[in-house]
This record gives sequence, structure tokens and C-alpha cells, in this order.
Amino acid sequence: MTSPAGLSPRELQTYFALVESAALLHHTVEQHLRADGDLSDVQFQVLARLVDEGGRATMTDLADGVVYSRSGLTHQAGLLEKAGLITRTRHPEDQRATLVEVTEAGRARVDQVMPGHLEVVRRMLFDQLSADDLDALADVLPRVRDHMRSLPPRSVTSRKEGRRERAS
Amino acid sequence: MTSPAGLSPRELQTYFALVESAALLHHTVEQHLRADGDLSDVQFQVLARLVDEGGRATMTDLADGVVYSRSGLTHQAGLLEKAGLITRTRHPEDQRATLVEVTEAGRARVDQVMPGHLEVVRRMLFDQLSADDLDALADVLPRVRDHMRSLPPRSVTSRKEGRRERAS
DNA sequence: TATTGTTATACTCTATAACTATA
DNA sequence: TATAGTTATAGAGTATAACAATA
Repeated sequence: MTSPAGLSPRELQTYFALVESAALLHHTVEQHLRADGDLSDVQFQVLARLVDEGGRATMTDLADGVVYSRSGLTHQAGLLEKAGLITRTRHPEDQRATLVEVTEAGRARVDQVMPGHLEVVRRMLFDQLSADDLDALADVLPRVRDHMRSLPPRSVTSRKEGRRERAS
Repeated sequence: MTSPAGLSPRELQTYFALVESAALLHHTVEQHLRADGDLSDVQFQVLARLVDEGGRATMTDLADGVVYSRSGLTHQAGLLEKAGLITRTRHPEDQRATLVEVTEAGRARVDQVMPGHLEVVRRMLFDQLSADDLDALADVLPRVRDHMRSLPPRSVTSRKEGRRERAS
């Protein structure tokens, strides 16, 4: 009961450590982003991803990368647009799609938040890791991430299921 | 702008991998717990922690370990109690405190959910790690967790601040 | 007919502040 | 006076389903 079969105690320990570390880090980061840049977690991710991808993307691109529902992203994008940090326009090549672009204010906001953000991450995560520790994590975690990404078709399910039946 | 000063590209990569891994794992786990045992993330953590600590704890114990506000925990504990998975009684040694105890149904629920829970974790996290990978993570992550836990006095701030002034 | 995105809605989680009671 | 916990309430995030427009 205390150490249920299924995972070794070592695996269980590691799992708990991962979950707790991530939760603590996530929580602190959220606080910082809110206090320092008035951004939610997701809003920051959207802006950062936009900047990282050259400034523009479609809603679907963003939803796949950041959130797990389109409506959730629509909501967040609405807030970002109202704050003047992004614009949304019709995509020239596919009239159905929405072209999302970071504004100058959006870039400025990212630049404003990023240093403090990275400092939090360094203080909580990297400052007490040895070079070997970092090597280990840098080696393992990206593989873990890629593996996890490869598994589930998540987030799109709802639409496909819902379409199934449309009675009169 | 794409790789801001403050963290090395390697560190940044590792950080993103950690955040994404944790988010993907967390999201999948939440879905499973809800579908398989009608439990929220926090509710499961409360139950698991209670079981792990011999069946009983105070609200403050639980709040410190799981959530970041007492009222949040009160809410979750209320749901768990209504579902018959825990009981709340006066603590015999300190009449202010609440003694939270897992019921048989609570233990049963944990036992019901745990196998599937661990299977999700194994499939997403451990199945594609080598023994060396596991060694590395098992070595590093608990230290990371302990370090993070040692940093912030979080979650208790609200009360102390709020108490400061009580005018009129 | 399938896809993109928005809307409307409802639900859950979380936190702040005010309050009771015990220490 | 300080602590444990609850309550009331309000706010933010998320998701489901129904919908309009385009491919």
C-alpha cells in the first residue's frame, strides 16, 4: 500500500520528485509572470512561442503547442489582443485560418519579463546543479519530452467525437 | 531575442523540456484520475499523502504539502468528505486543529486508481528510459525538489499580511 | 463533407478577506 | 495576540457543444 507494485520504489521516488519539482517551479514562475508582466502562464507561452517562430502563427499552431483546447486559446488570445500584445487577422492563404502576430508591445513585454523569468528558473533549478547534473538532464529530458509528445493525439479528440452525430 | 542572455542554450533547452514533460505528464495523469476514479489532482494527492502518512494528518499538514492556500484545501477536503473518502474531526490534543483521516472507502479509492495511475506514469516516463537514465534522474531530481522546497515560505504569506491591519 | 475559429455556457480550481474558536 | 480552520465570494482557466465561414 505504501509502495504499491507497478513501479519500483526508486521509480516512484523519482516520479514524485519530478512532479513536485515541476509543481513548485511552475507555481513560482506563474507568480512571477503575473506580478512582473501581468501575464498568465499560457499567455507567456503564446508570446514566447510567437517570438520564437518569427512573430506569426495560426491559432491551430498555437493551440497544438500550448493549450489543449481551441476555445481556451481563443480566450487567451482575446485577452492578449485586448492588451495590445498580439493582433489577429485573416490568413491570406487560407481564409478560414487566423494569422496571429506579435506586436511591438508584445515583444517588449516578453523582453520585460524574460530576465526575471530566467532568473527564477536559474535560482530554483540550475544554481545548485553540477555540470554533470546538467549534462544528465539535458540528455534525458528532451528525449522524455519527445516521447511524451509522440504518444497521445490529445486535444483534438473533442471535435472529432462531437462531429460524429448531429441529429435533427 | 531568440536565445536571451541569462541561461545558456543548453540550460534553456533543458528547462523547456522539463516544463513540457511535466505539463504533458500532469495533463494525462489528471485525465486518468478523473476518468478512472473521479478524483482531481489535488484530491488524489491528499488521499495518497494521508495513506502514506499512516492515515491521519491535520489540515495544515496537508495544505503545506499539497496546495498553496488553506481555503483551497478546505474546499477539496469538503468534496472528499462529501464523497465519504475522508473524515474530519476535532484534534484531541489541539482543539483548534482538524484531524483528517482516510476512510476505508478512501483507501479503496486509492487502491482502485493507483495501478492505472502508475501505468500511465510508466508508459509516459519510465518505459523508454535506460537504467542509466533512471539512475541519473533518481539522483538529481530529489535534490532539485529539496532545494526548491527549501527556498520559499510561500502560501502562508496571505494570512500574515492580512492580519497586519484590522482598523475601526 | 472536413476544417478553422469563435461564441455561449457551465464547471472547477484557487485565492482573498472576514470571521469563529481555541491557545 | 497568534494560530487553525471555515465561509463567502469573486476571479481566472478550461472545456464542451453549437455555430458560421471557408476549403
